[in-house]
Amino acid sequence: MARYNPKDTEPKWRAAWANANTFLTPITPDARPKYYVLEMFPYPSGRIHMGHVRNYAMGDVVARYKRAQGFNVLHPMGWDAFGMPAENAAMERGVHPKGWTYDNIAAMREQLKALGLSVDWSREFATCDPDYYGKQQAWFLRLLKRGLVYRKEASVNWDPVDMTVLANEQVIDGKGWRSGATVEKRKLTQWFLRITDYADALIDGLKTLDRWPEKVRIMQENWIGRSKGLRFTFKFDGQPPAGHEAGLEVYTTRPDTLFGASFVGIAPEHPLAEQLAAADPAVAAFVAECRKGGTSEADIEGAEKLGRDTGLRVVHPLDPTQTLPVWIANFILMDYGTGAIFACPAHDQRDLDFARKYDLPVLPVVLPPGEDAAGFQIGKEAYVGPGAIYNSKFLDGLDIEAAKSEAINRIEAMDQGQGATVYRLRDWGVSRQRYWGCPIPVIHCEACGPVGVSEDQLPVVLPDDVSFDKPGNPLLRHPTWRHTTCPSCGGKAERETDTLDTFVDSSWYFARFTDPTAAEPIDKAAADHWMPVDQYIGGVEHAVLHLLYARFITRALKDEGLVSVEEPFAGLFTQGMVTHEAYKNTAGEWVEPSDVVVSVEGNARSAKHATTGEPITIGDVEKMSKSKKNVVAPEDIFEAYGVDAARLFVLSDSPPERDVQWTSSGVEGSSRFLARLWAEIEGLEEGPQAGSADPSHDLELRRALHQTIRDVTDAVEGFRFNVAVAKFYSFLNVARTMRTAVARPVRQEVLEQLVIMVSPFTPHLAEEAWAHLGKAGMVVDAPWPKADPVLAADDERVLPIQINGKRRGEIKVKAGTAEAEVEKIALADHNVMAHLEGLTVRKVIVVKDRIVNIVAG
RNA sequence: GCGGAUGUGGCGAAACUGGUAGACGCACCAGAUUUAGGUUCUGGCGCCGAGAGGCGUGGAGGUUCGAGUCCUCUCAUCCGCACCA
Repeated sequence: MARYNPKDTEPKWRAAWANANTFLTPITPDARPKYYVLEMFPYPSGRIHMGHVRNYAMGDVVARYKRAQGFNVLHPMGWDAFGMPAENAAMERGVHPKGWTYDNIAAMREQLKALGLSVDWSREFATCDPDYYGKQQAWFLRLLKRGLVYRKEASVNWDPVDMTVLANEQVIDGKGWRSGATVEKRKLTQWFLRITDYADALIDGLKTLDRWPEKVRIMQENWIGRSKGLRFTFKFDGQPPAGHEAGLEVYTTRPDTLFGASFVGIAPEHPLAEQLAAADPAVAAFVAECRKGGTSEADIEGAEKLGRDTGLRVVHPLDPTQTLPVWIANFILMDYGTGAIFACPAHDQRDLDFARKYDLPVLPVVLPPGEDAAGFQIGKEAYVGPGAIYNSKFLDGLDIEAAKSEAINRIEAMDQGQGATVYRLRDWGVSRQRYWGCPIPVIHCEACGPVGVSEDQLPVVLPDDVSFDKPGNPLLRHPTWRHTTCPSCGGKAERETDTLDTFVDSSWYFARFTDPTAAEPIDKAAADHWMPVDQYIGGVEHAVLHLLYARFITRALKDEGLVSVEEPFAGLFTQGMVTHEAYKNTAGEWVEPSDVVVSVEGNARSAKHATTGEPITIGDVEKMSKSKKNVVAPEDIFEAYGVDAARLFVLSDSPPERDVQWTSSGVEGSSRFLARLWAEIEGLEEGPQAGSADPSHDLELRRALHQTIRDVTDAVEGFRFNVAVAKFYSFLNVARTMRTAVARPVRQEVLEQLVIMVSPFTPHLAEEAWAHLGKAGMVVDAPWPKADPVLAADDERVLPIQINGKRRGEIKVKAGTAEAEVEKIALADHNVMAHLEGLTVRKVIVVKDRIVNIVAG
């Protein structure tokens, strides 16, 4: 009997699936209910890593399981193929981004195919295919006509290393998300998508996403950051500064505290501040001082509140006898609200810090419950809790909410402002000064301004003849590409040389998959049938960026009539990373796992270098990364253990949403399981062949099988793949111990069912086993087994007996035995009687089929 | 600071609506097979204790016949956001 050899069988079954077109999902759907499974498509970096293996293994389990459950499954694959690394490769190695990208795709396609995924490769596309980005240009132009795309000069986040603009979402701690370089502010004319038009819809839509992780919904809600308040204007006291005759507009969420106002603050970048700075060098120096503070965490945390009195005064809108000073303050953000505030130090910590520093008045106007109006004072902490309004004329006595409404009503009646909702979210800047991206299909005409390319001229194709010898955008220095004629007047004009942010590419690919060759960007009938994606799987790192953009674009395309759904992803699962121990040598250099030998003594582990023998320090378990050299290459694992063992291991051990630590002993364990399962199938001829001496053994094995079917089905449905795997192991242990006690037909029957259940996890071995068991067809087409609840139920129960909450024995009873009967048996048990000696039984609690607890004293 | 999550053996982890804590795997220990190593097989394996027994789910309280699970407080670690008016 030979050990199972994946090297022979795995390629054979992949070929068999391909030849039978097993995973082809015809464009015309059939009568089965649909199920759309999608993993976030990969960036073609060159080779797959263990994170990919885990991600696609999970998706494949879902896809194959749903298929076995009778669904018509759509499970496509493509490539998020535009982006900076291709240009970096071009600059570093002199290759063309296009060639580099398609070479990488070819290599990674082979690696992914080697995983044995149930993917419909006929629908494959890359976002850098002109066929794809041409359709993207088509809908971009339709959104342009709708007014959802616009151009404006804006202060943008400029990444000085990648030499391009970044969206807010792409700036992390003041650094570029990809380059890690500190981001600068620059003024540039840019294309924007009006995502803020959808701010409410995007927040409210989160409530419908009940199959999304709570965490991701909260992150998106916070990112959009909706707040309700009042926008109103302060009139200047005396002569207003030139250009500000209308007054100074501020935004507040606490109009109820208006009577506690002690000053008005404006951001250093506020137009009024800039105007004053232009006229007064001292103000200019102060504004410059404010700018110096960095945007890093440490800077903000330690940032001292800085302010400067402008000398200007404004009139309190609700009490004309009162005037307030106008300060420039460094803690006020220009890009939130109006860049100006009124400060109520008693009830806002930042305002309080500022007021204390500059000795400005602090007047409490919210009285906490139980406090005395005469005695209540504000110390170092602003009071932000509930209470009754006081010191506030006509607002006195109201609670906070009532006072807010009343204040808004008064201001609105005076026509000095109105209730307003403000968002943290800002419009999405999509212009990138890059070559390797989707060209923005717009032509700039001196006479007509920016004009959309006419639809029959699409796609606007990237030119191939570009050079990367200089930094910056090669499209800008291409000799001919940009020169064209205006679609509107026919005069000389120039093409837009900016390309679209690659997050645009990934904001609709899932809809294109439903019919990737459609003439329209999205085939309505196909999308209506398949959308939304029933189960989307990917990393949490996209919780805001990609997942928010995709939700926005889907809604925009819905309003344009291209799709019918509002939400693209009905179910979302965010999987954990694959981690590994990191190793360092005595010189403090990272060492690759393959060069390290770990030995164990008792509970202590130590390591040395495999060839030099020098001591190695075992470091933390961290995400696999090239810089720490703690990477295990999937292809090495496939070579050593087979694809099935690698797939099984990344799904074992840890819950899918948590990180899983890669260990070589772990994958060996998975490999051992496969060998044992195979041995069991090959060893069917062992044990009784027909008819068992004791049919109760047959029943016992069948019972274990049906309990396993029940438990595995529940686990897969609940995305608890690690539990499903544990149930396989358990059942195989039972089957192995009962091998010689159970007749062959029954063993054959239970193994067939087991093989169907493991097939989503280890599909190659499952096919080989299916064939070996003499079954017709392929296991991939076998229906998922159904647990028989009668069979799965134990007919005998072992009930623990507790005395005063401590376990003192157990009794065996038939399932369903009445409580009174159980009590009698329990009290008659000699173990129990021994423990009860000298005690009086006060009460007996019997939980049917579970437990007996005797209270005695 | 705000928001969220997680703390269970040497390790990764199981545990349905409160009902035998530690399934399953790894590591380890003993034995068998093997010329040997590896493989494979059998058994053991929370901690203390010779045993009876006692103690055990980050910590402290509480509710309950009974708490990993419910409540209050608290500590630690991780993730997200970060002067958002």
